[in-house]
Amino acid sequence: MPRDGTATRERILDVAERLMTDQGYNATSLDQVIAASDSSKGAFFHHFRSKSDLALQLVERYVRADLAHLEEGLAAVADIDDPAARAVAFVRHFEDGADELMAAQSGCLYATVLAERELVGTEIDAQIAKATVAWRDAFADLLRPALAAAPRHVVVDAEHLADHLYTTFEGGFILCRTFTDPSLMRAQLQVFRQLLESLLTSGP
Amino acid sequence: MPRDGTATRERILDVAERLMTDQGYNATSLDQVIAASDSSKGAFFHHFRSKSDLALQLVERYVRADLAHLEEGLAAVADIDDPAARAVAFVRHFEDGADELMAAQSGCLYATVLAERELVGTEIDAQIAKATVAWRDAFADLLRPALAAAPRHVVVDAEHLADHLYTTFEGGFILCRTFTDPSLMRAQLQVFRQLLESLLTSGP
DNA sequence: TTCGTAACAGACCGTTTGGTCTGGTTTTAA
DNA sequence: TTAAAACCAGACCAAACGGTCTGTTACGAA
Repeated sequence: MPRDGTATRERILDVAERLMTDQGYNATSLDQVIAASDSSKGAFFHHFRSKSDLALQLVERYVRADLAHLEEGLAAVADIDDPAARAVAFVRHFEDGADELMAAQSGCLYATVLAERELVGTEIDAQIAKATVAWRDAFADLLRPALAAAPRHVVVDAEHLADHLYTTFEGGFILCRTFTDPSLMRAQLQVFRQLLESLLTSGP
Repeated sequence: MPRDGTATRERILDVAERLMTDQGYNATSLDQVIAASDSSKGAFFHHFRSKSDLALQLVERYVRADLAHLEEGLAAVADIDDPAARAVAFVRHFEDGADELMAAQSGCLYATVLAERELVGTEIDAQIAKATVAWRDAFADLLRPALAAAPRHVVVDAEHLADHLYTTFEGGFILCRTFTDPSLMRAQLQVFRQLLESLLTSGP
């Protein structure tokens, strides 16, 4: 076997992810990616069949990292016994990591590729939906016992409430971009955590 | 003064808004806009100096409609005396209009242009920020008395809480696109309304 | 040492892009 | 009636785009 190309491949993926989440999919040209990754046309098309193939491989890698973050969050609250406290702590875990998240990335790759209709209906969609469902299911499992044990009868749908975390993340990214202020992500996650705390712990 | 060209101009704007919110800014070519609006290169560049000028005029028009929706929502709840009930009804107003909104548009123009970094730092940014601040200020004014009169002492920041409506809208759009399900927008606004209701009305 | 193949490098190509330019048409004020 | 100005049509253009192709280099197996 000849020389190892995984380093080049990773470098291209890293650069492409940064550029595309920053500027958008179509706004990022392959020449730009190639130049920024100190690579070449030949190297690029050796590792990727096309630009949309790059997008797919990018999303697959992003999904893996996303699901890892989910597992990390679940593990961090697994030892909390009280259902309500556990669900709230789960959100707080990401609230605490918000600043770090925004320092690492200026947007979400999901929103980036979903903004371009040409990538919809492909394998990319399925990957994003898969990850989003994983978050919904996992968080809903935390929420259901908490909702059942709430001081007052709560009629909120657990899955829609679980989806609201994804909504807060995605909406938070856009809010941050609107005001060029990364700290607003933490603020929005905090608001959601406080709202959830009120729902799950306050009496009638 | 010669013949009236405002009809042509509006047709181009309508088509461009639909195509761009659907596919993205860079993914939408001028030729596509021109063809779909049954226009011509000459007509287009008579009304718009460039593609980015089109984006600016689109956003300006979108902001006007957006602020009109805000005023409409404020007017709808102006006669409600109880602060908490008024704030909740404000959110409910948009919850009720969610299905109609999603039938009219598949995304938000703000998110579309913010996704492309090349338009950031221009007048477009200022327009979007202006509209978003208007929503924040107006909603925060509704929230403050409601928070003060809440049964238990609430420490939630009024402006961040107000921003959460914008967050829910933008995040909701992306959630809808993730699952190709427009009904999720109403579900997310409902979740926010229920959370807010709990915060403002439930006891300690 | 040779040989095969993965890993590149970069010239090249057809198409599409945003934008220009020239010419023609409609409308109203004078 | 006419002149001017707004309105529009479409051929045209240079640049940038995604993608191909030919050639070269590095490295492990034989």
